[in-house]
Amino acid sequence: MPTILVIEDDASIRTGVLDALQAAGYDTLFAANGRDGQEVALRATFDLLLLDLVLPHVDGFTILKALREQRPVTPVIILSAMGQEADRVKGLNLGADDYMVKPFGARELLARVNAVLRRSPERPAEVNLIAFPGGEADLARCEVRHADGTREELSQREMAVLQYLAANAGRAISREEILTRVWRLTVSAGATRTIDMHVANLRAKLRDDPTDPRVVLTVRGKGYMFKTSSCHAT
Amino acid sequence: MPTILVIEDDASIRTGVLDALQAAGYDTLFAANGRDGQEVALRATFDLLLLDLVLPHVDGFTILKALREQRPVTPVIILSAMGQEADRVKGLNLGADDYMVKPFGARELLARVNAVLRRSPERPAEVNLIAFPGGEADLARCEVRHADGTREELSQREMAVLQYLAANAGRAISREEILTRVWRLTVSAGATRTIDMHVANLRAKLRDDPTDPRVVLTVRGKGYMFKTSSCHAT
DNA sequence: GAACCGCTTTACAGTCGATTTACAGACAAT
DNA sequence: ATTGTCTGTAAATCGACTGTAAAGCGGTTC
Repeated sequence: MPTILVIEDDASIRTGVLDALQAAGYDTLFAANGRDGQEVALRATFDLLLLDLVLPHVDGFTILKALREQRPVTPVIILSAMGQEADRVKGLNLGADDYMVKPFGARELLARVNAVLRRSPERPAEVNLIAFPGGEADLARCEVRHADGTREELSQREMAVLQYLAANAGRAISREEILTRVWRLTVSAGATRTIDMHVANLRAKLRDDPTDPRVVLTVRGKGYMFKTSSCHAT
Repeated sequence: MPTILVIEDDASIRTGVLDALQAAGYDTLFAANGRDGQEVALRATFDLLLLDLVLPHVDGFTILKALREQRPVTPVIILSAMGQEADRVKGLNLGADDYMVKPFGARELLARVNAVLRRSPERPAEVNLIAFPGGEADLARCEVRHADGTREELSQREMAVLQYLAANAGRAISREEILTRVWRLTVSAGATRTIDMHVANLRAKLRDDPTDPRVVLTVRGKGYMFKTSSCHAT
């Protein structure tokens, strides 16, 4: 059963939510203020975050932003008393998956939780070791190890891009898709060279020659493709 | 850009929504009543459905149910004046991804649309593997694989032409039709040899002898035809 | 607050695919 | 066989796309 983290300072709402989730069979974690919430959100492992925006010490937007840096895909539902459209838009644009205005009933909460979890990818057996000709990338340690024993550190973005490309190895990925999936932005690409820069940096760290790449291939007019080591025609 | 289907009977809301979506760069489809809506929802290809619940002839729940039988994953956002929790729960439990209560602003609509699309799986290409005597073309990898194991890269245009010809295999396609459907131009052909050049390049990469073609046949005075026989679409 | 760090944007040059041009060979009709 | 039309393709041109250096921008560290 999925684990759900609830960050909410109002005790009665918090316990109500936790009760409803537990009754539905979910495992739960919680924090009652922003500071603890951020701590837990960044360290614990969970499948969904229910996040209040107005919290003591650290506000919900800050937590959401921090979480997104580290785990760009974990689903988040914002729970807030602020019903202003501007806040809802802000929350959704920061990468929240849904936004519920208090007060809400237990059944609607469960329905939304189920809806979000239903379409979120299974917690992937997180690929954290990516082999490539000449070495391997260890996402748990944020580093690349080469056959000669040398290492290079990887930044968060670089790892996110590498992970997405590797997860879709053997398929040409458009810059737009990368922006959508990794950055969680919905803009038309072509306006920025950011992705190219990250690929360039990745290639440097993977020791992949851009003029004749063996790991991250350029697909002109489309995007990039992580080369599969053994690709068999079916 | 993703295509969004809007099923909504209130003309002013419908046009408002369509305008907002188009302004954001989405392709749109729409239906103004339940009967048409169900028809379109089951037949057309789209990436997201915005669905009103109260519709003439056939209600939104029925459409949603029918759509889910056929395509369990296509994301759906319900637009409804009914703010009752029971309705929201019912909609979400039927497999909707979100539920917006009218009235809503354009920016919140776009924020929710983006949030839902961000996470939905990419629409798979209609055909990504085209077999022909002697090898196959893999559109996901932008390459041709021959029986002997060698490969050729395909450009975007070449793939577009090949895909269109293969999708209409066995039918002679005029240059004008190719220009219209692939280039999205409405010019009379004959003024350019562009298509011939792309066909020539394709034949070279498919190892198809132009003087005795087995894959892309020349239909004199008409255009070209992809030969049917063993063409697998996946 | 100065230095640093990672991410993003800007700018630009080289590369490569798309298109046009030009022409020779192929085909059909007379 | 002759003629006019249509197709195949080599070569030149054009323009879009990519790689990358360098600068800008927040944010964090010392």
